Amino acid sequence: MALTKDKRGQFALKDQAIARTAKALSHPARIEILRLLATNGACICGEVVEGLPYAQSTVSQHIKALHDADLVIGSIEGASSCYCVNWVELEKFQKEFTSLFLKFKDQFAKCC
Amino acid sequence: MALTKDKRGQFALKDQAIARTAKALSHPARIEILRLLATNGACICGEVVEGLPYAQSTVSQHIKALHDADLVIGSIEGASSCYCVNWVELEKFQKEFTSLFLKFKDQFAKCC
DNA sequence: AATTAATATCGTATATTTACGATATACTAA
DNA sequence: TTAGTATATCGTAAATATACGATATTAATT
Repeated sequence: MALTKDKRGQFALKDQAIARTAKALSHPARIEILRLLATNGACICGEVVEGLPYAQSTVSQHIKALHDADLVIGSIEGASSCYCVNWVELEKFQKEFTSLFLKFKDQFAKCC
Repeated sequence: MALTKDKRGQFALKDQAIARTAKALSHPARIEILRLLATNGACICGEVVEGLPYAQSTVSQHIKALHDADLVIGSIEGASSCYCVNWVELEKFQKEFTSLFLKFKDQFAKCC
């Protein structure tokens, strides 16, 4: 980013939030992790590693990214761990994005 | 990525598509560009540059990212250009993500 | 207490993204 | 034809993401 500051902070908080969540969703491995957590009724741990074509450390890193974005909740619990999809946060994104999209769609008649 | 290949190609095409679109949406400047295009009834050009805290080349780069992801259509037209939101593609993402989200939500009862 | 198992974190290399200024391109206007 | 304007692309530096192996951590088991 050059000499060079990240200017993300200059945008509306809502846009920052949408972008932040979209970023967490921007790798297919993380989509797959969410699906694994959901279809297993959540609360998985090392099964995620077996379900993905990555080393354990890489999977842990991807889970951390989802956790940092609040799309996954839970943490270590003894020798294993307990994670699950934070559907409240996912729903927030889904609704905010849908409402943004609907605004875009309203403008379509004037489009090129 | 190490020695080290990008393994994105190993995932389901639908997941790759969701991740790809999410990536295009993962910077607030690009959300703002979509909003500017939409609220101006699309077909803008250099107004986008004035609406953003970036150099012209940077804005052009962000528009290209949106264009590559098919979220924006149009191109140069004489001295200026004509871009607009591709709401068909946006709608596809919105629907696919919503359906994914609904599946996640169904599993919530079993969650931790 | 020592071993095992599950997970996170560290260190690292490489790839990609972000941002800029400079330049190229291509149309418009003079 | 020349000058001006709008936009894209190039070159580049710095930041961030991706992926791995090695190691640390912590609880359960022996």
